[in-house]
Amino acid sequence: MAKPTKEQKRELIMLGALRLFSTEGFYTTTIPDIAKELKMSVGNMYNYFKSKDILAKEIIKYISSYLGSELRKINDKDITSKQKIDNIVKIYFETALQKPEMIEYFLRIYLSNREVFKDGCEGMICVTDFVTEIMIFFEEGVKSGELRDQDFFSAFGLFMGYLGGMVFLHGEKVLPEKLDSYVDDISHNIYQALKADEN
Amino acid sequence: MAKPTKEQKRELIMLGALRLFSTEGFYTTTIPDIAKELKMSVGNMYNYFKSKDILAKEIIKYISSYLGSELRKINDKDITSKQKIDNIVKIYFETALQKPEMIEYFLRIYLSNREVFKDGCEGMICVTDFVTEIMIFFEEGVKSGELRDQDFFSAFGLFMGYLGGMVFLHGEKVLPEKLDSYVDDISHNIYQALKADEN
Amino acid sequence: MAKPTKEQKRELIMLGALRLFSTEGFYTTTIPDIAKELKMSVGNMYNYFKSKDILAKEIIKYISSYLGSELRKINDKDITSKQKIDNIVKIYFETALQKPEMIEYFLRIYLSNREVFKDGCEGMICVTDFVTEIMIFFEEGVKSGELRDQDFFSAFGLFMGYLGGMVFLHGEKVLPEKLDSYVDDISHNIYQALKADEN
Amino acid sequence: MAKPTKEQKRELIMLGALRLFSTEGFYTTTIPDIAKELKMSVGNMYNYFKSKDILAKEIIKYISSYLGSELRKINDKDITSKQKIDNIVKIYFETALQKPEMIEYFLRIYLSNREVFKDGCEGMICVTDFVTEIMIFFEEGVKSGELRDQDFFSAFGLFMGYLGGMVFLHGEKVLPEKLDSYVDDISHNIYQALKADEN
DNA sequence: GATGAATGAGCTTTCATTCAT
DNA sequence: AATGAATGAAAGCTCATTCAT
Repeated sequence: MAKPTKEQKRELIMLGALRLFSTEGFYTTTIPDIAKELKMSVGNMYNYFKSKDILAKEIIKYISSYLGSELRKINDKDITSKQKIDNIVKIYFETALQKPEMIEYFLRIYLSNREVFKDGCEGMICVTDFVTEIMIFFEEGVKSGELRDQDFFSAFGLFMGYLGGMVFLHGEKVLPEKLDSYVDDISHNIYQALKADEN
Repeated sequence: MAKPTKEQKRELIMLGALRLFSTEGFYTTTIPDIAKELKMSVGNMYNYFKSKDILAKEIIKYISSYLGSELRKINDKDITSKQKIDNIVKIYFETALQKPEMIEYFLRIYLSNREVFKDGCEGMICVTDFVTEIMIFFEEGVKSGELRDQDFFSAFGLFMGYLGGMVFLHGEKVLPEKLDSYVDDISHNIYQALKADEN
Repeated sequence: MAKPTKEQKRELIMLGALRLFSTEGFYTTTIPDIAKELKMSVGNMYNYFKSKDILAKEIIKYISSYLGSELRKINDKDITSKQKIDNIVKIYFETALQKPEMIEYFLRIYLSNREVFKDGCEGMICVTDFVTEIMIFFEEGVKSGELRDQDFFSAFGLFMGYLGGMVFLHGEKVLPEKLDSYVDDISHNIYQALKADEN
Repeated sequence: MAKPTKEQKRELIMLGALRLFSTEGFYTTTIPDIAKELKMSVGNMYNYFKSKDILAKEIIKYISSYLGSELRKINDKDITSKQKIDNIVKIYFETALQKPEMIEYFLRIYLSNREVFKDGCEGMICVTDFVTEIMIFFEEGVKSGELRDQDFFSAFGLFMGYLGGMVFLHGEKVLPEKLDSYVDDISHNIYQALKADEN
């Protein structure tokens, strides 16, 4: 196996740290923990990321970029907004099941540890890739007349809060059914909430 | 002024700690910080709460009990489910504005630091007071035929995720409007999502 | 033996740290070293001094105050400037022999580690007690006509540089004679340098 | 431009390290800092100097040799001791102003970090070039009858301590006048201190 | 000679918790 | 109930030095 480039190694570190942060928490995961996970020395970690905080910020950008590109594929499809909602819910839950670290990191690390992301991720600047795609989805739906023209954040909060809430409940193991069995209900609820008023 | 009872002092400590945890974070708030806030000694704090984790768990129970009693008042009213949704959204946002620590604690401390609440607050047992009232609201709406009969968690996730998401966006200062100006939009969205199918 | 007050304990710590810093160097003395010397825990050290740098600054103030009070006694005597020079040289060398840490700290720690004393000890503000007494000695000598009226710093540099240099040579063990055997020569040299021109 | 020889490269490294050590301190300057300053790799640095300590020792020898050769020029002149004192003070201050790193290194790095120079620079063996010239100056002055015959170190301490002290005060920015404006005062003071007794 | 990733010991500092008073 | 000094494990981070390439 070829020696990874510095950039590839950075990504490996981010993935390892992502896994630990999302399962163990930011403050309860130590740099030695991460180093051990990656079978490298503590000192060498710092050749790739200057501090624990910087590592955390790079990870959220990485996730935002990944999720944004998934959403972009959906936005590029020639389908109705209703179908897009269905697609987005599906891909979100699929990600939550197959790469649970990503969604968990988003919900539990990024959204909750304000002090960590304060400098450098103000507002939503570390998650623009992702937010932008939701915005595009929404605005196109409004333009085509399929979605009601309401404040974007009101729609965004519904979308993200709802999906995040469900994944959270899933993570808490309080859902009686499997996560993906909720897709239809939820898509329906979201569509009902966002669709244009019937004449 | 009379010397507070032990129980009253416990409540004072919880309120002080709640304020600090929700504004500064759980791990970035130290026991000495809390002691100073309450003008008492570190050692004496431990006469009231045996550990920092236990304090955190007592606080979430306290909040759940408070919010539950607010919801109970709404549930007891003789109004439609649509009106109840409106009432709930209002009281939630009102709390977020007037006692922001409570909602912040719920969103940022309780939901995010799994490792802290793992032992003793599994599932939703530290927030039953609150969840129960949402459940009562929902089941009564279904029984009366006003709300569609769907999986409770699908509805609960919508409600809580949506409201939480909006308060989060508010906290991030990305909302262009004042939080309470979203009440109508959101209530409408939620009602559209939950109401029984027409005809 | 009675339990020392917090202030007395601070002084004990300063004396222990002074000894270690001056013999081992600032950067080569660690906080654990100091704690061990004082038979206390590392953590408790920080209950007395918030940082290693602050400890270093408090020590130089302590030394300046000590040496200043010794000089004050000489200044208060009703003797000639020539005799005062003799007294100062004596007390300086005596201190260098009996409390060598103090002079060593002054020369090797305070004067050399600018980055440590930069914030909080700018100019000579942490050694004013000491400098002030030298200034008083000099100005009184000038006023009485016994010393030549020259720039104070030119005289101060002579005094302090000369004495410091000798103690340094002593510390390097390159002096063929015992330190105190130089007192007369040096006092003479200083007096020759500072005395008013004959006419 | 021709590729520098190994010896020339060693000198370049010493000059770069000298600059950093004297402005930033020995312990606060890292090998990577020096490597970056010289636009070479860390590993390659070690092809020229086996350790940081060895580098520090080579630098003081280099400085001693440089200053020694400057003094030699003065010693070789056919002038009085009084004039030589004047010349030495001038060249010392001139160096302090034009190559401040050298004097700073001497005062703050070499004289203060005993532990670094302990092995290999005991006594004055790394600064003999310089000390020897001062010794020659002094002994010739005594032989010619112009200077009083006193212990060499008593005279040496005066000379070096005084000049070092003035440069130190200059570095601390507490001197009200420019450094070179003190030349006459200081030369005069030194001459008064060293000259043979009148009679 | 040259590179810079890698090592790992060791540093300063923090903090939940205990305990003598 | 109350105090706050004391503990000590562990955290984040640094850096002289090595070594494979």
